[in-house]
Amino acid sequence: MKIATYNVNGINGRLPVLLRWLKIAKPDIVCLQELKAPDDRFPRKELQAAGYGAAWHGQRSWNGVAILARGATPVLTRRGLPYDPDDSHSRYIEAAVNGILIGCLYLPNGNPAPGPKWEYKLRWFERLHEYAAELLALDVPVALVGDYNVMPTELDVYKPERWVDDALFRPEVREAFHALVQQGWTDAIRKLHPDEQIFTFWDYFRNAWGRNAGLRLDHFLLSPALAERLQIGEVDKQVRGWEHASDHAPVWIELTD
DNA sequence: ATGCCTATTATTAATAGA
Repeated sequence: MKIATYNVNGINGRLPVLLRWLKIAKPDIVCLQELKAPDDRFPRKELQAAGYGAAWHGQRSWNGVAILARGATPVLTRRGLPYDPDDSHSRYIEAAVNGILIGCLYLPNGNPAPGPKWEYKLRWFERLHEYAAELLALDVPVALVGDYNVMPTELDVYKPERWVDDALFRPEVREAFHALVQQGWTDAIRKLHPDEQIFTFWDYFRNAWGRNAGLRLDHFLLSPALAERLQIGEVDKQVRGWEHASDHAPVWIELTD
């Protein structure tokens, strides 16, 4: 089974690129982030025609997450992260697909730090930590997949010293990510490639793609039962070089069936 | 320290992203 994550940066503007990649990569499950579209503008019919059922949690202009399933309809289990009824951002959706519980997330960026956006990111991370522990306690196969907006280590940054004060790399978020993993999750891409510099995002600014000035932001956290099934995983880097590409590239893993 | 580039929304400029 092939599971992918892709921050599309606008589901409608990016639809030709997304459909082109789906046709080539043929993932069984896809977690999408940054739909930047309200629920009634989600391209359900186009994705259905491409062979994918979907569950989505949209929002006008910003955020928005979705789960796609090839030849199936994801069984929605949750929309929105718990423990803050006043959180209006669409950043979490969860569904059961093929016997796996999939949590698709778009963690807040948090810049500028310090400030209210930074505080929101830290609170969101705390809520995720609490909820992730609940998911592990269910003792079912679970994957928490998406754009964490965190580079976990210096190996995940093209030039770490430039990012030390940034909300994506400050010690607090690196520690939060580490503490989350320590609950018993496996960072799948890092597990498969322990010493390799791997990026999933290249800024539109400063010719970042041309200079390979990238960041690793998109992660798969696997529960123990799924970690045992992990076979391979890569970044579909070439997609970042396509016309009208997102600033993120798709990332995927394969599990034994 | 800031803009760079891109997408969205609303209407040609503002906001957010990372």
